[in-house]
Amino acid sequence: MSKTTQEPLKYDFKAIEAKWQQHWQETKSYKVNEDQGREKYYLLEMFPYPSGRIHMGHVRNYSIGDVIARYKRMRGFNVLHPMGWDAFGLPAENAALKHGVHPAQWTYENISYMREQLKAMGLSYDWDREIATCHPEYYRWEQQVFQQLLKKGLVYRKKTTVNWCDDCATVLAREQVIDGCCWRCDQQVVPKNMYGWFLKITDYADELLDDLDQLGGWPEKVVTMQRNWIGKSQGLACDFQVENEEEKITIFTTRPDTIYGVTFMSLAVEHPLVDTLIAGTEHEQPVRQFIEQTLVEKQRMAMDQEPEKHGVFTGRYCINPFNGDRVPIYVANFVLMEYGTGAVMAVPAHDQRDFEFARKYDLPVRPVVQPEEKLDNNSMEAAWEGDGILADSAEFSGLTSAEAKKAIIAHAEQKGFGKRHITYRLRDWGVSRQRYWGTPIPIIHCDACGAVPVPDDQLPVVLPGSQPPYGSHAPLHQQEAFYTVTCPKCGQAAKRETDTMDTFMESSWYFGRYTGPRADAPIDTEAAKYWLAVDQYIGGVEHAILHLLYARFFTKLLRDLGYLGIDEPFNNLLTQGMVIKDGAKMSKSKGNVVDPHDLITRYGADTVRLFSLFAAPPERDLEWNAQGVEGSFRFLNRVFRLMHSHSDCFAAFDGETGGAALIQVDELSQTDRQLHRKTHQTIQRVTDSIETNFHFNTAISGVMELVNQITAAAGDGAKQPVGQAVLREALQTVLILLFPMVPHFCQELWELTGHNDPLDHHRWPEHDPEAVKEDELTVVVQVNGKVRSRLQVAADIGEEDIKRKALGDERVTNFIGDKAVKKIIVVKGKLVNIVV
RNA sequence: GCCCGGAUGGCGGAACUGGUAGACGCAAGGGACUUAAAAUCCCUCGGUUCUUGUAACUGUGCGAGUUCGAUUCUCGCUCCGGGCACCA
Repeated sequence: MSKTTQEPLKYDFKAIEAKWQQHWQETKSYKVNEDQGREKYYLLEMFPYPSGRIHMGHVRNYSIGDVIARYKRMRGFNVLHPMGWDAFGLPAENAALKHGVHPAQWTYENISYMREQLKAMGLSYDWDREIATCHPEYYRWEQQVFQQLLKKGLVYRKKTTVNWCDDCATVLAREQVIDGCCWRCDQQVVPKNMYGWFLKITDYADELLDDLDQLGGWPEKVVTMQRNWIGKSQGLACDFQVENEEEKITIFTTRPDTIYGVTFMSLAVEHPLVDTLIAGTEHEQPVRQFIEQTLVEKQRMAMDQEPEKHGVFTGRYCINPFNGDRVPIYVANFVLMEYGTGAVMAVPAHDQRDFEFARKYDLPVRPVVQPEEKLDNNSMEAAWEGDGILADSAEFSGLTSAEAKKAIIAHAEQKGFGKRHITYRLRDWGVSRQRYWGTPIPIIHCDACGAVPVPDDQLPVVLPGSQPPYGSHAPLHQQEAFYTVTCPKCGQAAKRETDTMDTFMESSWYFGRYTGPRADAPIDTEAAKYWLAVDQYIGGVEHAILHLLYARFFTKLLRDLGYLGIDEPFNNLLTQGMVIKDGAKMSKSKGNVVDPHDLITRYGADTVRLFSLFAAPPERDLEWNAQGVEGSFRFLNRVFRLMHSHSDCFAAFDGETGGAALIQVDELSQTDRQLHRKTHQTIQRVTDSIETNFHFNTAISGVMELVNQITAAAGDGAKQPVGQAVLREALQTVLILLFPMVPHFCQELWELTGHNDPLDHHRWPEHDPEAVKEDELTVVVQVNGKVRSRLQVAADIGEEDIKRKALGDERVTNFIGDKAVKKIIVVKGKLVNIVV
């Protein structure tokens, strides 16, 4: 046993971390290139918005990522692990207004500061691939892709009612409206009519939906959320002829089987036909009044409450093409113009909304789909929305709902008044923003030529004033020098587009840019072919719809433009939980923010990393606990002392092979055998934890157990001496297994224990199945399912022997008494249950 | 309302395909070392009861069920978190 009294060494994390960070930077340890001979692994964490300083969410996200990156490197993979900045966005403009700093300056300064913070965490990035989306060398390629999409008809301009946030003075995509409020500033969103640019994401709706099935490596929850967001419904689009009028009303329904139950028609207040229907009739006034009222109500009403159902009769009728019924046409406040056709065939017996409406305005309720318990229109208190057998539906009577749907659609198609139709909840993506700090949309508006794309050789359209010395950062529509141009086609005076792109555009393809960050094209196709798809993507679940849907969409766009050869960007997705404190999300307003910077200064990066990995599994929320950090720090100190007090056991051996081959399992003493076994069990356990679900918390507790056992076996109070080879193997294993989590610490001790190779590429150990085997185990003896005794037995004991032993146990016989044994269940190596 | 999660000691969390509930850590209590403190080390630690034991009973949100045996499977609830929300 080694016990040289030496000066007590302190775990000087500051010096250790500075030393290795400098070393990694100088030797570019994490720089990678395509290497066809090696298997690649692309690990990506969601890049941060450069808000000023890193927060706990970043620490957690990037700690998790770094463990995986380092682990995979030790597994022999060629690991791409890049970092960059999602650098466009409103906070830069707000900061500019508040502090009089140009958004570009503010952003680049934040990036510099945060880059140092990330380096201080010891994260193993290939910094040569760093990108910032606000840099013209990044967004120029986005502009080029925009032009190419325009050419393909996947980008278009239209005037629509948009969600407008007054505070941010910009349009929001529907995905960015949360509970009727702006996702960023929480202001109530108001409708506004204006022109904007749109990406035809709806063209890809089916593929985005179908390919969700390929995403086996994604959390089921995220897949479901996207599926619901796309919201595909299949049904029938059907024309109802308006009585005494040329016009038809087209409806969409997912329940063609209920079409014989139609008793009225509901139109959205914005429906274009309403005007024609009421013009010059006695109903014109009341209907107009109703529409006006409803529009005001809609604007005022918070989106989270449903207003009561109202409607008004237009005085007109349309004809149900199936049975020739005259159907009264109403305008109703609950019909949405944005979904389907803005017109709904109302079937009160089978739709709850229609039912409420019908009861209110005394309209007939006509059940046509009968469940097992027959519906009666007089006694019904709610609509029956389930399936059933058709009744009162002409030749379709008697069919099931499923059969009837098919038959009725076929009938409509044959007669030519309807057809099978699919509707999506997903809308096209409006990408225009009336802001300064974003990618300029590369278009010139000419009175003669229309919207003309800026020619390729004139790209990028650079944000005016964004280069030092910095100039104006007013929204572009206020910058005359910027928008006054001549038309590239005809040379006449023209106006440059002043909208910038939604910042979600930049983050939709950055993972591709990393594969060839300085390429003279949007994507380095060859490099992308090697590196993509991303093998593991890690980020917050708050991006489950927005970012992840857009990124999937862009992948398909870039594929169809010939840049990428993949359908899906992220093979595996890990959504990490939030970091919370005192049960609530950390936020300035709650005053419960913990600054990682202070912690790193006080305990070092390794301790902070260790705690954030240890406190909870990645997908769960992590409750921050200052005392827990202290505990992680203590653990590292304990390991530090342990290594130092046994450093001499490394001296006599060759550092590379470690002399593990000298260990012969059957020649080991009892103590040695136990420690050797524990060492290999720990290897197995840690490897399993990482491989199956990245549960680093259990991996770490496994190593802690090993450390505890080493201390018990080789510490001051040890009863039996422990062999040098076994001890050395155990100590080395601790360092190797812990390296991905606390890299500076382990590398330093690795060096101290006589090794000079970097742990970065040290082979990850395999457990020896022989070493892991227990030769004795504890078997539980139950009587009627209750634990009554425990037996120490040889691992290879036979079933009969163990039964006999169990029945002979004094505590067991006491419980059995004189009752007859009915049955004995033996689970090998685990337990015996005696049923009496 | 609909769709997903989740609920285990004082706390964070363990427990493989049904088989020893509470690993590991934190906190707490006791002790050693010290003039003292810090640091470190050792012991105890779900609850109740007593006869203080290798004790009994009880215990994984609640109530049933399946099973020799349920934190784990089934059914019905409660509460908490997330998503969607008049989607025809």
